[in-house]
Amino acid sequence: MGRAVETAMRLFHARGYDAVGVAELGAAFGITPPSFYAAFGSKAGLLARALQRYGSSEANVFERARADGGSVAAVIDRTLALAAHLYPLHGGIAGCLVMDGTRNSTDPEARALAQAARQAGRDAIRDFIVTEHPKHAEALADLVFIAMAGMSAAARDGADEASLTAFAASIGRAFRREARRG
Amino acid sequence: MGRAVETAMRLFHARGYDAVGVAELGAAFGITPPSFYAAFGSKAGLLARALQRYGSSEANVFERARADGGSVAAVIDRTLALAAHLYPLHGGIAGCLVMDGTRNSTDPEARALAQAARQAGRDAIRDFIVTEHPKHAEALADLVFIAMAGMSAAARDGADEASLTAFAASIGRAFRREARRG
DNA sequence: GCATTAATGTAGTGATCACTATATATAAAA
DNA sequence: TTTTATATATAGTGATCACTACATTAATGC
Repeated sequence: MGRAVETAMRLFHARGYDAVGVAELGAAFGITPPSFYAAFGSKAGLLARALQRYGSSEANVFERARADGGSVAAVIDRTLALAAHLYPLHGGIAGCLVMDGTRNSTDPEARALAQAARQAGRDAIRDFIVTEHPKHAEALADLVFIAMAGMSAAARDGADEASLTAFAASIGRAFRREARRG
Repeated sequence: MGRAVETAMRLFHARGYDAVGVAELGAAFGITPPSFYAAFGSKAGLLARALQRYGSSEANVFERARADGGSVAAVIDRTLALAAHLYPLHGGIAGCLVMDGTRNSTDPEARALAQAARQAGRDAIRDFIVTEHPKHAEALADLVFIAMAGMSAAARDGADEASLTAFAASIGRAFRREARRG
């Protein structure tokens, strides 16, 4: 079952939530639709599990960067660098599942699940930044988070690691300068 | 017919290409499917027209900013500021049609059309930047374009004008600093 | 061995998808 | 008037969507 969630995570990530059907998911797991609904309740229920798995995987670049310690600026630098390394197309998968997995989905439940995951991710970054930069935490969190949204979108549109890494470095420098601003 | 293309442009922009069906488009124009196909050839044919219209509308923030003249940095500042003003949700429409209108679409033709429009937009920005900053034109174009992709995504996820304007200003300052870098 | 419960597959629910064959109505040409 | 050409609507193509009613099989309890 853990393998099934991981498979679903990859399929949703690669092609987007709406583009992957329940029949295809079941076939990938080796189960038929009734077993699918017994196990996950609904397609959105499986997405919830997949998003959870994603957040506790190496795809959570902020948590990985924070684990190595250092100043806020250093952690943000590593977060952006990890995203630039992870986001380009590898094995049919590009960008960030949380950022883009339900973009343009017709299912309100799926969109709400991803929105909640995004909110949690942004809040974690803001709560970390506020420890050193209490006055500018919101604006600095927006700088990082909107930049990462752009990196995810660009990666899904074919951007390579070199371009994203250069962009990440520019945003890292911008972060330090904005943090110094009165 | 011009009205029809504009209506389609708004629908594709608001909900994404795949989420708007041919039947709904026809109903919005007051025509039935056979007339739809006589007029546009295919759903993707209508998207091509809608993208063209979008590019020659006020939504083309770079062309609007360039029309007012000034230095490259000043034009980039205005481009980003216009995007920050235009992208937040208004009348059910948020972000940029070119950036996000075909995100996660299952139709390769639709994705290719939007990709071509993005490429044209990025090339226009790069060709403008190169006139003052020939050494860093590619990296600077990436900085602006990836930032705008992030603004579009953030707007579609509910970001307000104040947040996007603050982000745009930060990127504008980053642009000036990166342009000065050896 | 037999009865009961749980899990699974077959098949199908109605809905919507992009797209089209065909018939009808209208308008222009003879 | 009669013929020809154009435009439109009706209706339906097969496919796929998330989801489920039902039948069948497998496993359990006694």
